[in-house]
Amino acid sequence: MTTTAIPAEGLTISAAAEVSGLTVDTLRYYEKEGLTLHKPERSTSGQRRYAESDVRWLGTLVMLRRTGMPIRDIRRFVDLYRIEGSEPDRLAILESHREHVREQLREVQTHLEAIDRKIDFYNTKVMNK
Amino acid sequence: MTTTAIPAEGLTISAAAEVSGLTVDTLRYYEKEGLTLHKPERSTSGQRRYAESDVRWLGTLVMLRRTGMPIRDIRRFVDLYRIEGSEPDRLAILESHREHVREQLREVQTHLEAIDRKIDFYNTKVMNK
DNA sequence: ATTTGACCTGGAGCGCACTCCAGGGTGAAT
DNA sequence: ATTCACCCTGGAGTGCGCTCCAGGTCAAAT
Repeated sequence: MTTTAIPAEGLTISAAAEVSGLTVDTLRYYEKEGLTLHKPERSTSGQRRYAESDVRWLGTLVMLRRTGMPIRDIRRFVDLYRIEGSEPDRLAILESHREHVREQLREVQTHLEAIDRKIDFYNTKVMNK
Repeated sequence: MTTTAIPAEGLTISAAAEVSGLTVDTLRYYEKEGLTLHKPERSTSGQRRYAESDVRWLGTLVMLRRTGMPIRDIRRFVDLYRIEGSEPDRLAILESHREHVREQLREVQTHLEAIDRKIDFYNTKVMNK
């Protein structure tokens, strides 16, 4: 189970955008904001070339963002990668984020049940018309 | 299972904020944006007094917001309440929103599993140190 | 009588996460 | 030779959902 093969020269920014589900603007924005583990290589003409590891990291970024971690916090997390032996700190951030996500999930599930009830209410109401 | 009793005169804005979990500023903002079913009554001196039905509606607003429905869409939904026989339309909005929420939930759950895996990875990594 | 605290309004300001733009470069295709 | 598609940068602009503020009213407490 590999992701779509990535050539040795790396992907262009638009290709990386496509596979990551982000836009090219967002990719450049994330890089500017220091969310990338390493800056992608450049072609001789100065264009970004995303290696497989870059693309994998983009997946991590998407995962963190889509679970609601703010840019600021992601930056803190990424910064730890530059510090030797920071694994326990990174772990702590992930665990705390996981708790956050779980709680969020619980809350949304509760609200979802309320939506279900409201829908049931409308269903019987509309039916009785 | 009633909510905390609400006096006949209604709640002040700060009390309504407390029970709804919103801030007084947000309450006024929602009203300005037309998200309230009816504008709350006013005391003789012009202060808002939230009746039980107002407070219940605030609960609905919180539910919709916390499940990610944009203000704009909530307004559309509320506007339908002013239209006779719009129940099917309201139902449709709720059902479509429910699908949205479910999908969102699925996505976050998937990402949560990825977080779990990353945490496991760190746990073994840190353990082996 | 005045102080206090909660409330009012209209409107400005803010933080976030993008998103867009101008002005320019590069290499392949026609 | 020029057209085209795609890329580059720095920086401005946008939409959202609040949040804050100035300047004022009012009723109860001191």
